Amino acid sequence: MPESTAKQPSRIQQRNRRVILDAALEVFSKHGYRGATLDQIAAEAGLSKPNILYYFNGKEDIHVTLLSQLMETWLDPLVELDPDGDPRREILDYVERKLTMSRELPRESRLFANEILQGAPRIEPELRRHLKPLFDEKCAVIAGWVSEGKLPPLDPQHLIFSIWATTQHYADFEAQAQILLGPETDPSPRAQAHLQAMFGALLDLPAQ
Amino acid sequence: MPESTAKQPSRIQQRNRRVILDAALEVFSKHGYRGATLDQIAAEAGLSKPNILYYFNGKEDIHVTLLSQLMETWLDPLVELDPDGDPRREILDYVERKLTMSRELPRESRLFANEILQGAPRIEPELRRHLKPLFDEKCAVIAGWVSEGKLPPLDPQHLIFSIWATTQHYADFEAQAQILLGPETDPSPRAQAHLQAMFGALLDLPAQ
DNA sequence: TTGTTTTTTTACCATTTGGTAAATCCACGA
DNA sequence: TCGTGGATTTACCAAATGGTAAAAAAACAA
Repeated sequence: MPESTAKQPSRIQQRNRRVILDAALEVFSKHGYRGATLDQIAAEAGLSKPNILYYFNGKEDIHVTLLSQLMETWLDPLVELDPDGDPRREILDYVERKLTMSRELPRESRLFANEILQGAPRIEPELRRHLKPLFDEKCAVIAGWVSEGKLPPLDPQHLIFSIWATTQHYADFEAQAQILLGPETDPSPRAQAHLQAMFGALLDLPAQ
Repeated sequence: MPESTAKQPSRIQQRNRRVILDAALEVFSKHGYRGATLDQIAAEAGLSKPNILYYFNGKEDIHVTLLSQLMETWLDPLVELDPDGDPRREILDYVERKLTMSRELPRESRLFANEILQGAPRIEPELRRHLKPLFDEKCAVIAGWVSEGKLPPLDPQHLIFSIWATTQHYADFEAQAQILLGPETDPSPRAQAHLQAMFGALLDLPAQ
């Protein structure tokens, strides 16, 4: 068994862990935690089920590993929001980065949405440890901009919620969007224009 | 077995079907389709598993019945959007109705979100039959308002997506909001204020 | 009350599923 | 080449789960 204390995971271990996690992302994001089976993940990875359990301690271990690895990527666009930048530019750029991430990493978005929908049973500690402090920090930054008069009066917490909701919507509710817009069209360009207009309008409101 | 062709379902049948559907809503919305078990639903309903299968043809039958019944309620706020009303007032009222629904029917919102996340395998026909025509109709109404100069140039489809995303977010991502805002506070009043400000700003943009 | 229909329970079953033990295979360094 | 440890497969298992058959109980009409 590959020990967690082992200094150097072998070439094979690195590759197979990566293959398994990618397969698991595919399956978990499509069917949710309970809906996914080890057999599906094994098939997707091109490995046998016992072989998968050779690399991970169980189904939950795979899931938690995925979520933990995802967390960093997921928070990255918000980390980049620069307190010293131009407030309006910073927020609109953040919207754009989030929308891009939603388009390029839809499986990750759905994995995350699934977990939160179920009440975040497995990722809650990570959220408290990483998301909460970052959220509070960036809310304070935005609140600072507001009190400096650089932004109109707005609610930082709910502004961020709205950015998350609108951008992730395109990944999480893709099935609905495809039914309503047709499967051919890529909604991204118009989504981008709409969101820039909407959040731009909010940020351009007259100061209090 | 209760026949679908039976003219009058008995008192007991009406009551038990209602009890079962309510229990199923509780369980399905919390765990998703695969994550829910008939035993959980039976326990929640206070009935035995075989008794539940006396009233429904199977797990999927319960789920589809729930989704079908939900569809009408779900579309209602959009149905009420009045083509002859004041555009700005109509849309902002729609936002408010959707947010209220998200607060009062969070289980329904999560049931719906779960289904869409999985690719809408069981509700897709309903969406094409009921949601799509309504969506197209109301998009045309909004587009009409825009071309009449009653609204600034905006994208009706993506405006509606944004309304759905932001309002349903409070039900679907409640677990995350509780972690970030604390479990005590009801986010609704501030959410309401924020969304009215945001969509109000978009609708108040100077005409083209 | 009695006979009939509806409702509920008891006792199962087959399949799925997460997981394990042990044998086998294989890469690789001495 | 050979031996050793890591990697993989084969053959399972126990529990969970959706579902069924048939008997028992309850409700109801006469």
